Amino acid sequence: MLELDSVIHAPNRLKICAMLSAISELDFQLLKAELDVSDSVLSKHIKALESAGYLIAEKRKTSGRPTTWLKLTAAGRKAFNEHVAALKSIVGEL
Amino acid sequence: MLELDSVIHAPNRLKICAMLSAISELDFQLLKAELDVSDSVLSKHIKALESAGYLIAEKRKTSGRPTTWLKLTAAGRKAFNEHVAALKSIVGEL
DNA sequence: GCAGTAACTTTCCATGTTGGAAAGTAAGTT
DNA sequence: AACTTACTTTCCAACATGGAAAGTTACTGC
Repeated sequence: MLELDSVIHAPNRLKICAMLSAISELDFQLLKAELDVSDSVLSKHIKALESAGYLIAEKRKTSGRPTTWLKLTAAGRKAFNEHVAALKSIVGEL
Repeated sequence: MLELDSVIHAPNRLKICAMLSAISELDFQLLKAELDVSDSVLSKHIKALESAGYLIAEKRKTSGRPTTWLKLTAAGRKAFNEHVAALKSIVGEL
């Protein structure tokens, strides 16, 4: 039985995972703009996903301001796919 | 832009809506067994969906114990379909 | 017809989540 | 050295969720 993953189910985290599932790597500012949330809120969602082992944040100090890049881990990708499968099993084909 | 409906998004209510979307009419006891929750919890979720105008509860006093039958309203069906569409737009084809 | 039980409903309470504001930190810019 | 950017953490307030227990209403049995 596929169960919904509460770490992923929260709307904003679902969106983060979906975007990272599609695009592989995104930075903090872009994600913040997409979700339209405050810095603190995004930071906490990222932390929640990191704590679950679903994503990794990497601070790159390329020229200019430091930027935090986010990407799903293999476990995060798997968890997201399973979550989507669980959604499918609940609502039928999406 | 299709938005997630927080009344429907909660796991147990998502399941209730999905079941009622597929089966049209189910009774309290069956739903309670399917969701594996307490009476009070199911009662409150039903109330939340009713308050949103998404479902109607009908108490039938056929022979034997009274049974509460639940079904989605037209608005509930629409909201559920839109919620599923929103999920699709977020995660891609389910 | 009165006790007992089934089928909820409501209240109480404890815990967890979510979100923004504000304060804090670290590093780059001027 | 002061300012700004890019977060992070702390502090709160509000709401969500869940079970237990108590309350209702209506059958059922005797």
